[in-house]
Amino acid sequence: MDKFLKLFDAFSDETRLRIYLLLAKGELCVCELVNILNMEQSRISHSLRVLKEAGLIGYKREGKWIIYSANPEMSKNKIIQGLKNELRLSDKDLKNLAKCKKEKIREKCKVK
Amino acid sequence: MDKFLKLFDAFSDETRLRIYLLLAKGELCVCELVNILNMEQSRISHSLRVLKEAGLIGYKREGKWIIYSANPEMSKNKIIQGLKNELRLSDKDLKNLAKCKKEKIREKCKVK
DNA sequence: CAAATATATGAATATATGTTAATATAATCA
DNA sequence: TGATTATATTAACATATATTCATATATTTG
Repeated sequence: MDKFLKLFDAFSDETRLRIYLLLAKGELCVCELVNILNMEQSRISHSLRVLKEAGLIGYKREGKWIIYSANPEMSKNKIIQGLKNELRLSDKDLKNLAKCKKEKIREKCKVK
Repeated sequence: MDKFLKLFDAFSDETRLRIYLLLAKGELCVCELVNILNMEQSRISHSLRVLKEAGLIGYKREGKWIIYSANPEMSKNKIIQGLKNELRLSDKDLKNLAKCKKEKIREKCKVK
């Protein structure tokens, strides 16, 4: 039960839901998320922490960067499959994601 | 998006999640829920309100009672199907539900 | 090694939320 | 009609939460 409460709680915030849907499309570092969502870095970090603690995402360090990704175990969960089935990223977020990749933000990003 | 945030928010609380799962098994009046969950009536009413505003449940008046039920439209939602697939009521809640029905609590219940 | 970069964490704050107690409303019953 | 029952609503309060600012940590780069 508690696992589900944490899951629902994590998804009850727009920022976190958008981050999760972005990560569900592919791994991203924090500065890419900052760039795509145009939000403060600490806000992204705090959001990532909640998603992490709900078991929804994981991360790995890669040099200077920390790369986040959707937890594949959780992706099997029927609720999450349902979510991805029912809700897609906004056009704006998709556009920003594409732009971020095209412009290789990860290499040139200067947060703050 | 907003619809989903409300849905997740409604399910991020244990009381509300239990109420929803109970209603998903069949309609219940408030005093039955009070009896099954053994909680204050106003707490149940407040919880029902949130579920109602998220569009997850509906109600009808039947004499003295107000009968709540899961919204069938929403039940088609893949997230909710996933939820029901992944999470079942606790044995305790199921037992109390059965007891409530067997003892015909609705007719004899005196809430405070 | 010092400066720069990427990210996390902690403190502060304003706001939201869940619970309870008290009260209001609406229907029934005697 | 007055009392009782079922439910909703309101107010109060303590707690939780999201956001921001400031700072800490870890890695790279020159």
